[in-house]
Amino acid sequence: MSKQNENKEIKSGAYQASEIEPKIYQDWLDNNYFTADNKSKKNPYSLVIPPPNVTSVLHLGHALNNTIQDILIRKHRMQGYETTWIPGVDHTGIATQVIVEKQLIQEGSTRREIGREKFVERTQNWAELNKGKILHQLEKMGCSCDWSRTAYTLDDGLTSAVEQVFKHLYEKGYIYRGHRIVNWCISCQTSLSDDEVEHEDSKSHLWYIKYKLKGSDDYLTVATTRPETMLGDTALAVSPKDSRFKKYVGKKVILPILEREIPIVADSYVDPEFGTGVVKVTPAHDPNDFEIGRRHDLEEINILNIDGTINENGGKFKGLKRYDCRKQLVKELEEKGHLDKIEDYDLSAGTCYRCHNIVEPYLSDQWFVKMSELAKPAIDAVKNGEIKFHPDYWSKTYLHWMENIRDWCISRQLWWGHRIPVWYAEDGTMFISVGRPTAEQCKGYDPESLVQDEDVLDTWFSSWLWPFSTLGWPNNEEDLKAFYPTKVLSTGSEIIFLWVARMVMAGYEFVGGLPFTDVYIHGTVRDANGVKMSKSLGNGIDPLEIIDKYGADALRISMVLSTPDGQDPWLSKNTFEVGRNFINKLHQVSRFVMMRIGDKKPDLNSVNADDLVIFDRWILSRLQRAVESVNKSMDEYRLSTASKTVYNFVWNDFCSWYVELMKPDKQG
RNA sequence: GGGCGAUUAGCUCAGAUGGUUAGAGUACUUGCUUGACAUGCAAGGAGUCACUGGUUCAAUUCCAGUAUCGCCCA
Repeated sequence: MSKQNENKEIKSGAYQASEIEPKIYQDWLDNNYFTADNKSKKNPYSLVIPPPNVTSVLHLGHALNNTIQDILIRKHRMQGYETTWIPGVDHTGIATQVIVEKQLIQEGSTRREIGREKFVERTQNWAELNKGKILHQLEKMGCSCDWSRTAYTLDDGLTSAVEQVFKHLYEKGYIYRGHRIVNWCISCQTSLSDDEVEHEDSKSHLWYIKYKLKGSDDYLTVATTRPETMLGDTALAVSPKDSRFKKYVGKKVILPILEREIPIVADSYVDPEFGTGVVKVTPAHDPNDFEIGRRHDLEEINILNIDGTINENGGKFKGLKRYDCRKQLVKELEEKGHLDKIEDYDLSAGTCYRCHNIVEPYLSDQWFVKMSELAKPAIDAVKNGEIKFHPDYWSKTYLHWMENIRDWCISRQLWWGHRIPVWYAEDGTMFISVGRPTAEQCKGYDPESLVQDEDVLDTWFSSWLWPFSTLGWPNNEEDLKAFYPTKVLSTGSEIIFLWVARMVMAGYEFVGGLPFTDVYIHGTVRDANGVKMSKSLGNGIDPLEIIDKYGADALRISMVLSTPDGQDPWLSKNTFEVGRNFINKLHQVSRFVMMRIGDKKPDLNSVNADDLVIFDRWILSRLQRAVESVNKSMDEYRLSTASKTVYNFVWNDFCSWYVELMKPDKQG
């Protein structure tokens, strides 16, 4: 900065947030203003933070969400509630493991090389470091969290909550082990729940393959988007209503290349309109085919290894990567005259929400939770208004999912997370317990000889307990008694299923009541062109950069002012000038008022209504109206409207009218 | 394919339950070194309220359809 500029800055007397905010925050901490008392007689008002992933660097979306929560909690704190806003961090299974694995690869090692124990220890250290950074960022944002209650999904208390819940569900018959098709990520080498799969559109093809009928020159043509899976075909299927193919049902065709005989079955799943009306059935590699296979008692042939290469069932294609196999297979089909044609096709392929590789439907042994019973009270709660969404239309999305809920695959083939609390004896006997089974719990077996299940639980299996596990359930219930249920859950729409819905179910099932009464769904942060901000696009804005430049107050008021109620905010760097200007306005007008009143501290209680001049009465009435309006907007979770009311009152009514009228030369 | 949103000034949005001349911020133009604030003050230009029908004395607002865009699910 040049000398000239420097002088100008000083002369301008503009508000310097960076000199003020850290001191004030420290003062809040020193006085324990954010720490709640669970024995208080005041009415409780509690929030739990959506725990940021331990892999995160907080972005503007976090800034928006945490600003919303801070506004809610501060308002109620000022209104005399006993408030607690519980901060915390999520251990984030896959994402964290992937990061540490990448580090190892860069060092020329792998997780299998260093072993489970060392790997978990290393990941723990990495996560601890990042956790500290995240919590510090929340402080920088000015969040008035109850730091005495900071939680982490891998804390002992939360871990025992996870194990307790697993046991409870198992004993109730809601948790089962199944040999079923799951979404398999060949890169992360783990299963994924349906909700962890994202659909991405891509240009692909439909391959039309001819299957020759046994003992005839006739053939049936099948259209497929994944030709390589034909290695695992165990039938062809047609619609029972399709007259074109009735005569073929029960006959056999020869699978090209592998020359295996497979039957033709009739199944109502088949859509006569799709492709040729004949589909190939690969029970081990497609969830619908799996169902068809079970109905017709078909063989399930798995053709893939866990890393996505072809296994021994693929004959000479063994060892090839899945798409290399596709290429070679198609080439060979063509050469041998089995390929009818190739058409362009817009494919919507499932991809892993962490690494974005295309997910394979894969047959394996996994743990599942039966969801239909759990969903019932959670559906009722929203239908009868015990739980309200803001904006309300999200309740439709929620109910639609809930009413079509499917079982939840909860096991992950990872090392980072809560290990499944199941122990096996050599003879296969299974024990489920909170912590390693004691001698008493596994009578007839040596507890030391039991081997724990290798897999860990889905990250969301701890997150769904968050509103009560953070309050001490099941071991320590003083906070739970004082602060459960929480009031509002504020989050983005993308995790309504993954998280919000599951928390509601968990609340009813394990604690016997709703986890929160209101769900506030905020918009998705977009850039100046309306494109969703994301790390991969690099169009994000670092909130800390804005805080350094303009201050946390400016960041926060800017975001709330420019986030339309119930819609997505479009933000660019100069969006934040609005807030900077407003905070400066507050500073300037305060300075002016203090200049005028000097050392005299006004005693508001001794103000006599008769002494007020018309201007005073006017501004007080405007203030009263603004307060009412803000309260009403806040009750309806219209935070943007509330913030605009404050902005207009301060700038127009107070500064432009009242303060101007109070100036000596304007009076009399 | 199913569901849900959106469409008002160049841009981002207000306009809960129809009723004078449709508002704000921002950008733009012009003028201000006025003792809180140029991160400011004052003034100004700017809109066929997506389109087509319907209900009504009256529609940006209510209803139906069309188009375009976005999100979620399959």
